[in-house]
Amino acid sequence: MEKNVRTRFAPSPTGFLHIGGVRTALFNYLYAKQNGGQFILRLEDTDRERYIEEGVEQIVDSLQWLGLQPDEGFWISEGEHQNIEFVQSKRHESGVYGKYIDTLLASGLAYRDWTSNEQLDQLREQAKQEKRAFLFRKNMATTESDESQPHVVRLDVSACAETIKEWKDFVEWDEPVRGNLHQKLADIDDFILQKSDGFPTYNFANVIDDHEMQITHVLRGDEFIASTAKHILLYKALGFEAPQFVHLPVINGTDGKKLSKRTGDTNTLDYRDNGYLPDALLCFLAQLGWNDGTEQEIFTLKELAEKFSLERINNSPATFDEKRLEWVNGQFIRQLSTHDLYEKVGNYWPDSAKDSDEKYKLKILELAQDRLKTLKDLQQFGYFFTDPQPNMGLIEKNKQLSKISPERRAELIKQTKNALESSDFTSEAIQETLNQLLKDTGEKPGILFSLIRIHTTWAPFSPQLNETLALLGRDTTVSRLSKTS
RNA sequence: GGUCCCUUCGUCUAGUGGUUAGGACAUCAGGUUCUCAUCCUGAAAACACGGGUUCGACUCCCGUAGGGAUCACCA
Repeated sequence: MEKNVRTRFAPSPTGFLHIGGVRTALFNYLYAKQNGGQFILRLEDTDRERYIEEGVEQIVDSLQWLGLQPDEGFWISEGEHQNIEFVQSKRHESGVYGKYIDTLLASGLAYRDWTSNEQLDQLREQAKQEKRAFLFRKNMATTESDESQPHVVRLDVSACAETIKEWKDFVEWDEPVRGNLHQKLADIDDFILQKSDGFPTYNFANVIDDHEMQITHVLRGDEFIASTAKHILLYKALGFEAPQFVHLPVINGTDGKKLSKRTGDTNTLDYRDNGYLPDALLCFLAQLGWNDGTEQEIFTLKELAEKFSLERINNSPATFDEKRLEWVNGQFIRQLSTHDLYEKVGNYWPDSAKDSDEKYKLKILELAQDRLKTLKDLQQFGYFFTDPQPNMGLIEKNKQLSKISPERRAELIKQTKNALESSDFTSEAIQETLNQLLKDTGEKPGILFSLIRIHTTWAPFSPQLNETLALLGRDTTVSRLSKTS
């Protein structure tokens, strides 16, 4: 019997949650769900300098919007904020980390160090000059008997190595995709466990919490590979069992380089505001670094949870392609029933739509559904709600229409108006009328239909003409045609 | 610079010694009695390079190059 799977997502409130973080959260969520385990949300806020108040709210809002509901965490569901068991700064206050520091100190696996930042800078500079990596060792430590003076606590790597006979020269571990990874013990720094302000460092708090929260699988970004050996060393030093580590390939920006302001380092909530569906974003993200080996492209969250597997995670970095996200989003929009879509559209309607009734909007949605890439695209359909401003540029830009004299255009519109006035005004009847008009005027559809569309919508494009007119209704159609003739 | 990770169409990827190297996005062309979109059909488009191993390498090994991470009292 496998032990109960417990995964976690542990963001820091130092900025907004971007898609790289979402992908990490998603994989942890999927793996927990797949195994009937728990997905835990922990807040790593030990860095008081970079702490951003809105950061927490932003993380919660993002995960809530995406539907990545944690089973345990500092936020579980609406109204249950700040469950302090999962907030590192609160845990620190209640002495969680201090007692482990004491243990380590007592067993000689850690030591106190009063070295100043200035001294450290000097040592680093020296190492740089000598073209080697800087490693802190116990014999470099500044000792002082006065423990009330600010100082840090460091792990004594050599002492750990001696105590733990398990390894000769390496810290080794296995991952599902990358296989065996290792790091020389001699290359591991005597890293800091407790800062001079008494707070635990990430490296320390992370290990303690993952152990206390009984995390079994840690899925995290690639950038943590380098510190994994430190973590494992710490697990051993404390006599804990280390979790299974799985390092995820990075997601690069649109230019193939690291995510940055210009290339996709976007606040997750911006995707919501720009009309993306959470399931679409998730589906897209899931396939950045993972796929199920079939040719299926569209997955629901549930399907992802069923099919996800650690073994099929890629190990090479992926580039974020917004065009593909748009396509995926369009696919999700098209799969929805018109009614479900209506529910999700919320306030993406143009402002002019606020007085229209649900029935009318549903009809518009029926026509619009196939042409939406994002919910925001609905903004283009303002002409269904208010009379649009004539824009002669549309006619001038039209290759065929621009060749026809204004007099002829006026005549055609008048003729159309007259014919339409006596039409039944169902979309079928309108189509018949239009076809008859084609015969009567001798014009090609490219000219007549374009002309009518432009004069009724003043938009560069619209749904099929007969459907559009039917929805607009006879009165509106005729009145718009009258105005311009 | 040390250590570590990565390398299939422009992009996401399939592929685990023998394939016409497959799919999707994007692009281009055509079709769906007008536009835009949807949908359909088609085209162009890739194994970073060099050595091995092998009857045979995209697949295994070793180099090279390129990209990335890390080397914080940040996470």
